[in-house]
Amino acid sequence: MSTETKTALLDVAEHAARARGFDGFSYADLADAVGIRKASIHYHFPTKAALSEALMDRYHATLETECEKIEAEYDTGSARLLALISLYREALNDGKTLCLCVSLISSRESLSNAVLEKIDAFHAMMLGRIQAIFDLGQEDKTIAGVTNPTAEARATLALLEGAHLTARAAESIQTFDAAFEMLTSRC
Amino acid sequence: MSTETKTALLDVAEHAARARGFDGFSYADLADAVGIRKASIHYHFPTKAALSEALMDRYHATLETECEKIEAEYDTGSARLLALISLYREALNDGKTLCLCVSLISSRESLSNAVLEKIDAFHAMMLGRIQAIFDLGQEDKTIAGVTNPTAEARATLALLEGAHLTARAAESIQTFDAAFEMLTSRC
DNA sequence: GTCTATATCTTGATAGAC
DNA sequence: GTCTATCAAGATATAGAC
Repeated sequence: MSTETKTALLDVAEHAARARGFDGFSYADLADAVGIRKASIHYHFPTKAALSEALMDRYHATLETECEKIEAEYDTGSARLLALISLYREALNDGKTLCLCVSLISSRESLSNAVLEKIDAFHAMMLGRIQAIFDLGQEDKTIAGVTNPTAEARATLALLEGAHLTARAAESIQTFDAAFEMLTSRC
Repeated sequence: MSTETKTALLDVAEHAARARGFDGFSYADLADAVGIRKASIHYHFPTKAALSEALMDRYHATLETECEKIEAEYDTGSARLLALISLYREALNDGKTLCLCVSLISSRESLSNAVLEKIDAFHAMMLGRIQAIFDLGQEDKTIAGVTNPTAEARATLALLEGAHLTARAAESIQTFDAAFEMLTSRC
């Protein structure tokens, strides 16, 4: 089935990109992992740029769905914030993979304009969701000391991505947790 | 002179690594920029791994010197913290380059063990310096609300690297400043 | 120290058979 | 949809002349 191979390619490519960066994996790697020849990949994704755009589309949709799940499951600001941190924590895979965005940005000059726009859109989406969490946390008083939800959201997004990076450097989930000690203690 | 070419190569390589990632530049790029043939680069740096190790050594020493300058020039916790943020802000080059560590980590699996150890050492050095700043800021009461300097340091290092990343994504220094609004408002 | 010349491998991508 | 075969370009690296 076409869909199955395509999904398998996206799965393998996402893991490879998050583990080794955009310039760190090749069609040969994907072909080996999925069990087809590398020329066949071009049937599903004519160029590597097209593949990276599909990756960002799926990543954006997945994270958005996860955020919606969090909003459905938890009704306080602090619970939602802790759940979001936990979501990024699990995405680390014990320090072996980065957020897709994080891994792509270092190779910024190798990326297509289309994928750069998708990264911007992803960041805007996440910023909006995080700010809403701080808005709620300020209103329901479950997050201590919130005076500026917009500024908190910008800092938190940078912290989520930066904590992924430092944890990846040390290949240690403890490094991730340590970076969030200040924020979680306010919840 | 040998030293001049070597320094020129390190300068060009550092800029390339920070702008395009470790897998995003080649010896051909360096040769073009410095004005020698790519084979000649191997005289100075036999392998790309050796080059990256030399890059990290120099980067570590440079940042350490900059931190010492900050300690010599400013004597309050808040002033030193603001100066450190300013140091990273300038290193962004208007959103065009990342911290060398940040750009290397995404390509973690392409790196030599030696360079991975140097990244760890760099992070340990920076963590110590940042914690000392929060220690002082707690003591001299110039940074508001410091109760846990160790946790503050871990969060701040992740924030510095993450803010570089989000600012690079948007190619905008304002994104960097926005991520530090919360922290600078405590100074 | 830098050069030319070369070796060897990998890259993303295409053409055309099945 | 997947294959074989092939391509041109680019990568790191080495040998040996100057």
